[in-house]
Amino acid sequence: MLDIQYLRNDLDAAAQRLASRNYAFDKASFAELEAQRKEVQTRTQDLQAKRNNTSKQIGIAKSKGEDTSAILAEVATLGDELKAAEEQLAVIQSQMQAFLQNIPNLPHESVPVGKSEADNIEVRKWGTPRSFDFEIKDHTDVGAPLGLDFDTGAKLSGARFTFMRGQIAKLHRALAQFMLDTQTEEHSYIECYTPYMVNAETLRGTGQLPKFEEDLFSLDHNESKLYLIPTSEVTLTNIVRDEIVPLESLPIKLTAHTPCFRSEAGSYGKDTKGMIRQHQFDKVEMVQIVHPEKSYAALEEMVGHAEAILQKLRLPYRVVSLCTGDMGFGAAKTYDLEVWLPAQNTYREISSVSNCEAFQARRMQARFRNEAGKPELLHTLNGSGLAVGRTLVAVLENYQNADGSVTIPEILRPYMKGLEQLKAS
RNA sequence: GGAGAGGUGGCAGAGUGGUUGAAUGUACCUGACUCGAAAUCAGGCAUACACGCAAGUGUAUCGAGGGUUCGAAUCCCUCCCUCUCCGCCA
Repeated sequence: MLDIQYLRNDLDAAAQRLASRNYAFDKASFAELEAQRKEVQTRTQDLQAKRNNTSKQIGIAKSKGEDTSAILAEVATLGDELKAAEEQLAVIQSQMQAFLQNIPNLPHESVPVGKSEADNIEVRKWGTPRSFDFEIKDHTDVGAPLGLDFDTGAKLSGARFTFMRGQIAKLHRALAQFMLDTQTEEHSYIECYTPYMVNAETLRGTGQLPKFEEDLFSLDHNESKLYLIPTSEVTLTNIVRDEIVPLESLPIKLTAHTPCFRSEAGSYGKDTKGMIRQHQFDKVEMVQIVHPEKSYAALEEMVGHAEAILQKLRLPYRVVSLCTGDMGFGAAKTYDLEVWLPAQNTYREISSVSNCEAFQARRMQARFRNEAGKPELLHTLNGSGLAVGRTLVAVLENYQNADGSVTIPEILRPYMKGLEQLKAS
């Protein structure tokens, strides 16, 4: 959510910055709503003040044993008028709230301006794609003999679900363990275990609701509705919702390995083959909750924490700075890490690291007590470190051998009881 | 699932319709005393929002929402959460 004061004071600048990310800010509606709000709120508060004042006088008069019928007659009509004003104000405020909740974050000035993915800027590349002296297979063909089974996934649940058995299931687990160990032991994140189902309030906090309900899976349980988390950014970030944390506790660095559930509405026909785009996938997430002045330093640091995983796995990748048109709803700046997939002969997203500045914090009312002792909004950042399923894809494709086996990256071998290769049994 | 108890400021804890945003204690901040500290004394100490150039004024908030009333922390209804006991259960 944006700062409404900023919108009031600098409407044109805000609209212009939002236009760069393909968001058409409706200035006329906002101005109209704001004018109504001002009039009705002022009137409501005046009426409330009058009521409070009168009631107080009745109290005083009664305690003195005086007659109050004159004052009572005077306020007889006040009630209806006040009630009408309050109701009108509530309607306007919820309209304003809905309006604000649907505005995306302002892009940071360093973000390249662009319309789509094609305008993203490559920041750096790491590693050299391996050259193969045999006909390479994609991960579905490499994985099938090793226990990667989409047919069974489809039988149990439908399209976009995977079933893994044997060594490949174990490799998947090894990847997650390795990532979690690296983020906790080398980058000092605190390991967390979080709920996989959350309420609507939590999703509003990080910005998935109200705008992106169709991307989520939900469950009806008795009277209450819960949603499956689309990422543990949701649970890790919301721990500070409605909190004022002490300055000394910053930065808060959290990580968790959780499944993520996404309906992938609107991506029909995209990546239908294989496990690139699934309804359920595992991810190791990093979240930092920081002092506003430190958030851009933290962003760079977190990109490094995600890169460390790919480097240790010796997987070639590139770092991309997303342009204004390609960034997610809550992000002020985002870097994507794209891993080399030889079968697709291209780099594919495997991690996304974003600084949301105060966008989520304002929705969550997540604050810290600043140097002056005053509450101030925090900045929140999140990033994948990494998406486990896609990392498995990258390992299968990059480490495949002519005989159909897959070499296990050295860093993972301790997690595989020293096993060096995956082979069909 | 059944029975009961409870949710008030950072914490503890008063408050069952009227000058209550809320006693008191504690924590914290400032000042006095002191060489300094402790103790003691005095004062301060919630958040959000609106109007205003500002000083300031006002509004809202006692788990959440609704109701009764001129007036609700206090009465009524619904919901949420926590705790205790019983049952079931990984």
